[in-house]
Amino acid sequence: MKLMRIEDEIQQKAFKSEGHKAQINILYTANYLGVKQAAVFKPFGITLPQFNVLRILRGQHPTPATVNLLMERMLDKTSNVSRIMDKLVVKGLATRKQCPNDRRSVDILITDAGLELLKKMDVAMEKQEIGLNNLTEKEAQELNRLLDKIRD
Amino acid sequence: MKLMRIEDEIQQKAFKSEGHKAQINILYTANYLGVKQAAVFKPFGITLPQFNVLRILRGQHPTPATVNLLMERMLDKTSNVSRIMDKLVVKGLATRKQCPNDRRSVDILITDAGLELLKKMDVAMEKQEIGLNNLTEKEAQELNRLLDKIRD
DNA sequence: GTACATTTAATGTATGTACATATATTTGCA
DNA sequence: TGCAAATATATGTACATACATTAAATGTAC
Repeated sequence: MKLMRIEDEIQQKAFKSEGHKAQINILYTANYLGVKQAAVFKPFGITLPQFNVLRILRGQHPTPATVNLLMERMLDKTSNVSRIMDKLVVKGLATRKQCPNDRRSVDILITDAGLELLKKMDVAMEKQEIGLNNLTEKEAQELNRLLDKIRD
Repeated sequence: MKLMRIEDEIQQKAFKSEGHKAQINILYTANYLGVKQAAVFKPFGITLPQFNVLRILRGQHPTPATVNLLMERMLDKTSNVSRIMDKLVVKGLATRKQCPNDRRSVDILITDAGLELLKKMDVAMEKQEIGLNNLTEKEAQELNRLLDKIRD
């Protein structure tokens, strides 16, 4: 498969600037990666936000997390953790109960089923090599530097 | 404001590799840019997908477009153009009528109101300088090269 | 020219985001 | 103590994505 430059992919010839082109390119590439990632998740009946929440819960385990902590750690700061939790609880991958110290909070824990699911997914994702294999180590570093600089 | 590296932003220390880090970084940066862009759009009562459809319609104008053509040109290939069109028609920014040559298709046109809205938004977006101003021309070029390579 | 496949768009359902608001609990301060 | 402000989470609504299905029109093969 031939390398497709962004202007070929979206059939737009004229960008105002390289910066403008890069902006479109980032959105486009993020979507490309998201689609690839969703395909890996689908057999496990889980979505990317749900997976992210589960990973954070595993990181805390066996200490309970709160909605607040999950919100802070999520990539998408405005994602609605309450409703993502609804799904995880229904699937039996996490539990939610009122925190005894502060009854406004909820103690959230990953279940054994959740831990097992993550373990299976780890293996699957290793095999899938979802990483950015096309880039050399140096290129990946440079990409990270440039992306960090954009958000400065 | 200090430069925040991706590992600081999401409070995750250990990435498996630079490529893995770059992957998270792309998703994170895309979201960052999306939030900035949405803020620009909000005063005009329009969303990013709606804006993208309108721009394509302007590019075709006065030739009508079809749902198919819009799908092909959209950044997000799986976006549901039918329902985005619903919103644009309600707002009076585009029209939709059966194509006489092929009655399965619909001829979609941007209205004068749609053209005026885009003109106003062009001005606003120039002022906002939503582009990636932090990067030099060379850096933006390099970023585009790396992103294109990821999708190779 | 009828039967079957393909194309084009719309619709249904589950999930998630964005944003405002609501509800319960705790904290702080007069 | 009592009451307002702050905090933690949940809910409501509009919009969008992801994916499957449907419906109508058109193309094609016999």
